Amino acid sequence: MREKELRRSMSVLPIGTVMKLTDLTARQIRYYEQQDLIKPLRNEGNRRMYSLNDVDRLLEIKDYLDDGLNISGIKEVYKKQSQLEDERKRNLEKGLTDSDVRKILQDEFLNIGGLKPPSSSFDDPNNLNKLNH
Amino acid sequence: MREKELRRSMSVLPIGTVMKLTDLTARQIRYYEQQDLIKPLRNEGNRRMYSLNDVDRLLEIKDYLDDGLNISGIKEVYKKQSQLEDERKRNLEKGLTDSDVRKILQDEFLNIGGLKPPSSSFDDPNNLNKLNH
DNA sequence: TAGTGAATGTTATATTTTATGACATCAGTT
DNA sequence: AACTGATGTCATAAAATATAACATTCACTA
Repeated sequence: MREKELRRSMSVLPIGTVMKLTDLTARQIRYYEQQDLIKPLRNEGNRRMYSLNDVDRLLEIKDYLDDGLNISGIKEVYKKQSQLEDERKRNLEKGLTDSDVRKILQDEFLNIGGLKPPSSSFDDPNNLNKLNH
Repeated sequence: MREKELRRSMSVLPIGTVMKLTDLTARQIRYYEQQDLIKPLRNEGNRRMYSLNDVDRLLEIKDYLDDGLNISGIKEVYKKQSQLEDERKRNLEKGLTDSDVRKILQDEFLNIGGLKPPSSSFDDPNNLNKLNH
């Protein structure tokens, strides 16, 4: 499903839509960007344009904040996450099978710990209901 | 996949995004709406908000126009289409199996004919590339 | 307790985007 | 040539967004 990933990464949503989908204020969304938690693209007129992946991440951020993490903590989580992803890529390039990699990743998770996977986005129909009145 | 359909029908895209995704001008998009080919919702500020389904339909409309149909013809196509959908629903309500309905629909298509299924949307990477510069 | 900082609210100003309506153009038809 | 359908273009008004500054709230702590 390469196609699907493409669509999820397309920057097509203005901040107003993202506000409704996430129930965050523009202030919050811009602040999280300033803290390097998200990096929306800009259109020709300098307006921020968000992808569905951005929305997912914002919902994650909300969950983490609700869980008592602060911005620094969330940044740390994402740093670890991308470290793991990088290592996975390196392993795949070295010719390891996918299930090999899965085993390695499991070990890493066990050793590091504390990386609760946040609840997946779009679980909550409320976010949908808030659209268009 | 009820969830997916929900997302595809959510009105989240402003007209500027739709212009890029479809390579249509705002004038064209509003004109097709005026001709009742699409019915985007409006947000609190009266701005048109489009769904991915709307984008699909606009790409269909473009294909039909390229094929030489005029607006009236396209309207006719969609009228037939919704008639078929209605009949399908009625049949399902009457307790027919899904495969029964499929057979009936096949017959109908054969009898009516000329209803070329338009190329599915998002086939063309060009539409994606036009986003954000 | 006063002070500090993180997260967010609020307000003002400038720019961009969109809506609407009118008039113009252009190709195809009669 | 006149007519029509589809689209372009322009003017005007309103809505949405960007940016920056200042305010507030709350938890923590010296």
